Amino acid sequence: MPLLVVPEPYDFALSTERYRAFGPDLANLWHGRGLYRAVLGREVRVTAAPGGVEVVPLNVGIGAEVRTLLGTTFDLAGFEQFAENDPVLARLVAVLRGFRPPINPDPFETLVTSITAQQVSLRSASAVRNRLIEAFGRQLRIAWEFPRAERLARTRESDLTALGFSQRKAEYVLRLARELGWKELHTLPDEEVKARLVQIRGVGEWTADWFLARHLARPHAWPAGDLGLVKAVALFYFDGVPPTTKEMRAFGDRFAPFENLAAHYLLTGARVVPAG
DNA sequence: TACCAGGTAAAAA
DNA sequence: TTTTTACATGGT
Repeated sequence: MPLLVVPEPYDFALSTERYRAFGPDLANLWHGRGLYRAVLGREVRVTAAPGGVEVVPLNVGIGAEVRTLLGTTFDLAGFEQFAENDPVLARLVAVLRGFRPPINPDPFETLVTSITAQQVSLRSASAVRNRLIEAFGRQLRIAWEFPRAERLARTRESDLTALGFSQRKAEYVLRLARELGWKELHTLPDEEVKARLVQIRGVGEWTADWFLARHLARPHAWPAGDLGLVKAVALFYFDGVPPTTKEMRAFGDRFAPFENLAAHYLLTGARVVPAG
């Protein structure tokens, strides 16, 4: 069996919950019991298996990509130990045992996904993004390959506004597709990555933070301005009263050096852990 | 029907 | 420097 070993504990279904929580994502599509996605240009199916996941097809290159995809670089054991000092996190790591945030291996997809999600509900963003994928992506057997920058670089703003993009966002995505300034950032430290990303029109601090968190898997990433994270922090720590952005930024420090994992556990916890 | 939803840039104060 | 405004769709 094409098994890919993932460090225990690992709960595949729980870890991929966000691909189902806001409607289907055609580029990361849950179908039957598995997640389907383009990896190195080929459609790959990932399903839960004892000791890790089953990956079909599987070769060395695909295996390495899927490991990244599954967030295996996160120090979950260290985080679980760290969480013992925080009653909220202690409960979350117990209830969400085996949750690893999935990583998006494609920087362009990560940025475009964030841009579509700016200011609107994730369901609305998902609907618009799926139309973009169907219009300019490549259909595989089950899922779709997310549109490449080179393809979108040849489109016009009106092509995107016809899909439900605002004129502003259509402009952002086309400039991003043509500039390619977002490539080769992975060697730089967090603050340098952010400084460069926010130079790109349409990329603010929130989008840059999610790029650090969900593409580069940086341990310290903490999207302080994220509305979902604000609500989760309010729910678990402030009796439902949302902290200000300044308070959110300071609050992230208590989770160092596990801000990214803490953010993901809080967000997922707010969705799947009963209040209390 | 309104109003809100995992922001951003540019204008106005 | 800080506050306000426009933005387009989907769900309730």
